[in-house]
Amino acid sequence: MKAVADLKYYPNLNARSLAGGRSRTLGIIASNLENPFFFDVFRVLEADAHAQGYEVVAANTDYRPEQLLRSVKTMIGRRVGGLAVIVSEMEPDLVRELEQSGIPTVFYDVGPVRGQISNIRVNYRRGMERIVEYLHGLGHSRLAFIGHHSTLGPLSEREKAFLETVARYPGKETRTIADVDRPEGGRRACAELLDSAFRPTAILCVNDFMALGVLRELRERGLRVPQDVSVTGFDNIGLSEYCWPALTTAHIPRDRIGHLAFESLMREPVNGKSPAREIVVDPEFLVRDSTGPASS
Amino acid sequence: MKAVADLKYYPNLNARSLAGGRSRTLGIIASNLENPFFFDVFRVLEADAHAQGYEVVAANTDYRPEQLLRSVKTMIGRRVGGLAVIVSEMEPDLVRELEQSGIPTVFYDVGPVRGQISNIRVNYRRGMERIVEYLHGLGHSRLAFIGHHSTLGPLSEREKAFLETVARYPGKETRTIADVDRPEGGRRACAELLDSAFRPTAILCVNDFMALGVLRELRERGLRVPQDVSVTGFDNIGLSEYCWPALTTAHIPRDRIGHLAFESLMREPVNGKSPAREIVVDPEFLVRDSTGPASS
DNA sequence: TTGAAAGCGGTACCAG
DNA sequence: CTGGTACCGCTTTCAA
Repeated sequence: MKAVADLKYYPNLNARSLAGGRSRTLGIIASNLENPFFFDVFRVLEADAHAQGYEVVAANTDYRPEQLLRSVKTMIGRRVGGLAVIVSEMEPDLVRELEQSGIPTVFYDVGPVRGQISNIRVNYRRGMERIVEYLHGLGHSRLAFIGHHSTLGPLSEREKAFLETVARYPGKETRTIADVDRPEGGRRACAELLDSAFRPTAILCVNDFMALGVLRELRERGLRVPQDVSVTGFDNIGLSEYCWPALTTAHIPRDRIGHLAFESLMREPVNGKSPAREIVVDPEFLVRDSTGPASS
Repeated sequence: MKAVADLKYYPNLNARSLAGGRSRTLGIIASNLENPFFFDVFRVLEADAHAQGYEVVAANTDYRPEQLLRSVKTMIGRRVGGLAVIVSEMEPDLVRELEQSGIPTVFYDVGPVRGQISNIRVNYRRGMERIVEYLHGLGHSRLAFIGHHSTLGPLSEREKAFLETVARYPGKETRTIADVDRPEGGRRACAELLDSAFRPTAILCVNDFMALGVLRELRERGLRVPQDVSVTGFDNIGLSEYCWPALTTAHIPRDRIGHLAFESLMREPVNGKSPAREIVVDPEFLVRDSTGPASS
């Protein structure tokens, strides 16, 4: 040990993984680590991993399917000991590849449960129901939904959750629009929305991160929140309390998701078959200052 | 190639790195990836790396020296092809270890230039001078500096830059205070400041991320920005335009830093000695809405 | 307990 | 160009 310190010996991790077969490194692939939602999950997963002597390497896909593909390939190439895939975009092929690879995997919000693949999903629909119900009670009739590209489109759970929920209340007008998952995207989407003929009484954002941009665009146009327009987010990222006005949103327990993800990856296969499972977490509705009675 | 696809063959990257000696993976260690400043640098570095067929693994230190140590060890263990260390905390031992390791390294804002170690630094002092000068012109006399723990303390360049610059203008009162590098930290520091006897006419924050929290605390106490108190940030992160009011700040060209870091790591050693270098980038002062004439 | 030897899955260099 | 072989540095197994 003295020699180890003296000679500055650093075991070659590549050789170690090669020889040992396993890798004591976990992988996490996220759509957008810039969005605090993903980062918070990453942070918790990493903390848990470190506590158990694992390292974790993160990869960002930027919502680009080809980047997802590349990241998955790299992770498999690295022979990571487990892989958490926290993304919105997903291709069925990948699920199969991952399954074949034999790497313990956990998905968030996408993909089926099978083989050694677990799935953690949030009951987005339930959160959306709370939001729409609340807005309905406030007298809102024209609702706009701002999402990012992968939450809008034919196969999107989230857009469907919004549309179907609203459909239960007769007499509502709706509009949906998408841009990139950044404040800037929210701002642009909001601008486009307001430049159209549609006059929303409330704007529901797919997440808090984009809502930040919506708030700004509204402010610049002299529209007051919530007097003129109400705004809601989703996720309850830390920043949602640091913007103005503070966002009404739905809390998603990211720390719980991080813990669950880690735990899923650590489960040892029993009798050769691994204990994949599906976990559903419920969001919690939070009223703050960005919502109020409908104005018109 | 047909077979490769059919059999789902994924070359073992560990074996490849072991055999090849080099790693086609770059490492980046940052103090706080949650702070968009660091993330933006990471993003650019990663994009450049991908364009050249490199992967990059990121590690977060949370400003904890022991975590820095761990990350460096892991990176050396992985035998990364290059390492960018974008942190505030630094221990001289590490510089030496890294130097011995033979890994091309680039530091940001810390450490000396020597061996194969390059250094990119931002002229923080110059930015601070602009800010203080501007505030002085507006009649501010009581200046508070809010930083995070590693920017305050005996060996901090940044605190010194603030103090020494202010000292040039007679009759100014100052106060410095630190908390964690998050909006929440900025908020707490601001609260503590206002609970003291000191009544700042302007609050200078070490970065925009913390300034976000300062803005909120001020708002909750009914203090108007900039009418009652002026606030400045540093970095010009995207969010600095999405808060309210928009922050007066100093722009640090993070994309340039990312490109420079990548480029430094890619330089081939010439005649056995590697071309380490030092690069200084200048911040650019940006006036927005969070600053105005002193009130009292 | 200690030491020697056989891989792990590639790369690189050699002769054919 | 093709095929063969010697490692890369560590883990694991098996003898001694």
